[in-house]
Amino acid sequence: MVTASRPLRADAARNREKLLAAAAELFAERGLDVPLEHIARRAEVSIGTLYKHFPTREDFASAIFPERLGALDVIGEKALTDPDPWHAFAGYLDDLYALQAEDRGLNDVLARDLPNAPEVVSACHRGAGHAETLITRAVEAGVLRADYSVADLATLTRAMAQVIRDSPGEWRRFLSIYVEGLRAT
Amino acid sequence: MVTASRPLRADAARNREKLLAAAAELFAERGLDVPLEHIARRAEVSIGTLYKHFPTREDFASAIFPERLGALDVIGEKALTDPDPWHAFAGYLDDLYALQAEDRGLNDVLARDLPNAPEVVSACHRGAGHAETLITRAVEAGVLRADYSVADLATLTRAMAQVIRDSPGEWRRFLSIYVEGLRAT
DNA sequence: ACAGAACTCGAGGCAACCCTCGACTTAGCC
DNA sequence: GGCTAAGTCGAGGGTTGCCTCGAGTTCTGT
Repeated sequence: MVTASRPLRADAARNREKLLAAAAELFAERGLDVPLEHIARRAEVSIGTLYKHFPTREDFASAIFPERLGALDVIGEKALTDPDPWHAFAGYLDDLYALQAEDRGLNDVLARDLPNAPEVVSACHRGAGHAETLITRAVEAGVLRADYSVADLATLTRAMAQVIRDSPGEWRRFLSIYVEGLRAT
Repeated sequence: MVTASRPLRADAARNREKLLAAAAELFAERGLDVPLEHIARRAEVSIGTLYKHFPTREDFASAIFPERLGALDVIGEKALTDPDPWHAFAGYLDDLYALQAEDRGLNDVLARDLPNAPEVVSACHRGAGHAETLITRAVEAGVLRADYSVADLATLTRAMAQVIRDSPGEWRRFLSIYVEGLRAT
């Protein structure tokens, strides 16, 4: 049921934008679990208004992250143009976690399920598609261990989320050790 | 100031034991952050009594984990008797994380600081000492990459804590990939 | 300029968890 | 058995965060 809802009133549209901006900032700074009251305060809007526009936290996530997850497509496609399958794969991982390291909210999004934010989920799926291709290419070129899978990448992503949170200066070193372990023997 | 406090009254001693047992169970099942009320309930003791015996959560940790961390010494010493430096080191990691995987509370303890539980901290330091020796041995034998350090192991431990929480069936595979990346080139 | 729909506001109820304190109970010594 | 220090109890106050709803305000079409 595609209800073509009529446009928002001008003041409401303005508030919606203020809320989105505040949420985007606070998610990036403090993570997905920042209290909704803080978002309302930063947006200079009451908590009731916040709930009017975004009844759940997932509604914020749905409005904010799909766009940001577009970056996954960008780095995926960039990697696919790299002729060296190993370099493409390793570079993809580096870009991916650099993205995570910059945005605490994105880090959280990639590390947990958001069952009620289908657009977020599907953006992640698209990302996984790229990753799958990169993995297959590298395996077929004989440079990546043959049993590697997207599931392993999901595990890695959650581990990296933790490393990034705890020791933001160490993630690249940690990743490079892991990646070294992935070369085909 | 070593106050040789007089022995507890019999009923108090009994309650203390019940609290410890309940806390040990619940920490292992649910992690370090289990509500103190739950511990009191499982111990069949009131919340006030709980606070009488253990004024802070760290007091529980201090009473429970140092003993359990003795296992670190055991696996450390076991590894030191292994004549193959690589096998010793890799086996140590496997034993360590197997321990973590069995006890959610221990997993939490090893993944965060507990500044107010000095005995826990010092048990961890002892463990780190063993690890240091194993690392040095393996580096000198030329089987472990020369720049590896205990600090890297701390990072790994926090990453493993996360992997164990999220996907308890995957940690061994994840670890083996990482460890593969650690071999000297 | 007015009516009415759309929107905003924030006090306040709910829930989880923390911790305290004073009234009651009991173990253990005489 | 009785006294008292030691121990137990749990109601209740504090905090943080979630969410609702009815009264008040403002936008907008006519």
